[in-house]
Amino acid sequence: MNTPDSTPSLDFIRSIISEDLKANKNKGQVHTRFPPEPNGYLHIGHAKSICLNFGIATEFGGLCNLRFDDTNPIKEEEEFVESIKKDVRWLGFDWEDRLYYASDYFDQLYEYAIQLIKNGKAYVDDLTADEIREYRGTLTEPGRESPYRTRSVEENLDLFARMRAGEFKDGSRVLRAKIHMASPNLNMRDPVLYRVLHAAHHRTGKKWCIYPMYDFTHGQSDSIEGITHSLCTLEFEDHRPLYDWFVNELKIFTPQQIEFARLNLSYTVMSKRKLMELVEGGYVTGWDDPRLPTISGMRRRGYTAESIRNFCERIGVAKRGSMVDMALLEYSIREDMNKRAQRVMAVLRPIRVVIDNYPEDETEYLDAENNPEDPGMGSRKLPFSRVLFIERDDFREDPPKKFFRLAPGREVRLKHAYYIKCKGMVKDEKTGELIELHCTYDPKTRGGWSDDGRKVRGTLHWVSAAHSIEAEVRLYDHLFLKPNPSDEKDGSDFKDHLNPNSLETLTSCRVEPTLADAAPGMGLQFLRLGYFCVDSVDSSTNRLVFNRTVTLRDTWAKIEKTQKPKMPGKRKKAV
RNA sequence: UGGGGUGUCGUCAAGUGGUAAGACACGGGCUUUUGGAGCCCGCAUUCGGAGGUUCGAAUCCUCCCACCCCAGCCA
Repeated sequence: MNTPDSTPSLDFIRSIISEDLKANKNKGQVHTRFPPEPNGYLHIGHAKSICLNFGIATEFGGLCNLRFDDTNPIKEEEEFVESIKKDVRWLGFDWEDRLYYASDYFDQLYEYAIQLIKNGKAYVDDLTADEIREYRGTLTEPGRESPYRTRSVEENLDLFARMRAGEFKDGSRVLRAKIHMASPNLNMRDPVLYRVLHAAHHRTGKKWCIYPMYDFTHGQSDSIEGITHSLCTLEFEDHRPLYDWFVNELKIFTPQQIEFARLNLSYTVMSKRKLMELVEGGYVTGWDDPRLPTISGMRRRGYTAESIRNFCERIGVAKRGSMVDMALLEYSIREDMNKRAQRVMAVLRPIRVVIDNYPEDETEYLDAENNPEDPGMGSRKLPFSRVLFIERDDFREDPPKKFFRLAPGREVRLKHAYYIKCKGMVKDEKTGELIELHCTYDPKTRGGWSDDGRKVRGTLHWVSAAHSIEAEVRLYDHLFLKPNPSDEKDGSDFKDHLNPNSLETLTSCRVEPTLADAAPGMGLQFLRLGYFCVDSVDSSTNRLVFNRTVTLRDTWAKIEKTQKPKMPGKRKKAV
């Protein structure tokens, strides 16, 4: 439209902030925060929020805090705060000295509560949880006032002090705000501010036996820290009036809460409850299972922080509930790895190839570039000898149309090596199973070049049998078969849609010798196959284990899929 | 038949009265010692629907429809 292409459009949050800055709101300061509850591991949805909050701070010359929203001691653990800090740092963000905890504000929050009581805006309620629910009314009916709502300030002060002193049992009394029991917004029907909870907190220990609720904590914490823009997800839209009510009643600095849509990704689940169910039910191996959308799982899978940041930038920020295509995430990691990953030879499902006209005891070393996208990455030497392994899938006794890999009588190029021609097959007499191939090589094609104008369509990866190393390779695929497994409207459970083949483990793979000392976590491209990384948990020099991060784009697979199956008994694509 | 939100290409997403950006996906071509990468081209006469205002509407008005969130002493 009439947008000058020199000014990239801002998302709605950045637009608001931009306007605020122009109006000199908050004296031109921008201060955000990422406020996780330490009750689980971070996932890609959190990454969106992290990139948003830290990104905005950087772009507008502001600051971003890391704050743990730790007001519910029975769900929170130190283990989670450590993993969260690790993940945020790994993603490339720095909160410097601004690490805070909502529990740092417990004393202040308690004072705020007293202030509200003194102003007649809060009262101690003796109703049970069930009664409170009953009195709250429903979506279409107004609520009723609690009989304890009219207690005197003195009595409320006394009772609240005794709540804190530990005189009352869990659940026996709560402190409530006195707002409006007939409000159409349920959050305003005298919300609970404090509950009695005789539980040790991971940071404050046994100092408290009453704990503030989220609504009574979040806005005030933002206010205390001078947060100018408090970014949260859509489900808190209904809480905004309450958020504002507290800071207004307390007459403290008022941050602006802005809500955006949380991330949904196809073929996976994002809710903490579902993730927990998968981990605890043993459907995956742990929170860092490479199939999970957790930051730790993705890191182990081989995703780079940069690729995740790029992804978060690409998906944008808006208020529309959406489902982002997993293909975009995969694009982001391919794009990043294409630039940085060293290319290596790895044969996942090996078939022996004997080069009949190659000398028995000879080994020669061939030059192989490490990355065609980046000559600066140099080259390495690859051993070549009489007996090789190539990919089983790269040979077809009866090749379909457009298949230009190896077949009887056909010639292909071995990457960085020679042209070879298939002269014969050896099969198991009983089963008819292919055991090895016999080929001849053309010595004049060393390096993979021919000067006689001969055209070879296929180029295969390979390893020298005697020099290659055995490795285990884990092939990961989508965790779910359905794009939206969380859609349970048809009565199904999300676990019904788990992909039974989300992990295939190959144990007799052969990789080139340079991989002998590959460092844990290192990302590589297995030529023609995909991007892989050395598993950071199970791999060692004695037992190499690789995880497939993502496949390469596979045009041939697409062609083959659209071809009519011409023969029965055609080899099915491995699952 | 309460309140709060959202509806623009298969998926995200710009656009804020001047005549539908971009990305992924998809299709085609070129190129290529990865059927990778790269490059080029194509891909919404139309913006949930129906009316209306206007010279002109995805943008304004009216009505309707669909979907999401809220009845924790969770966050």
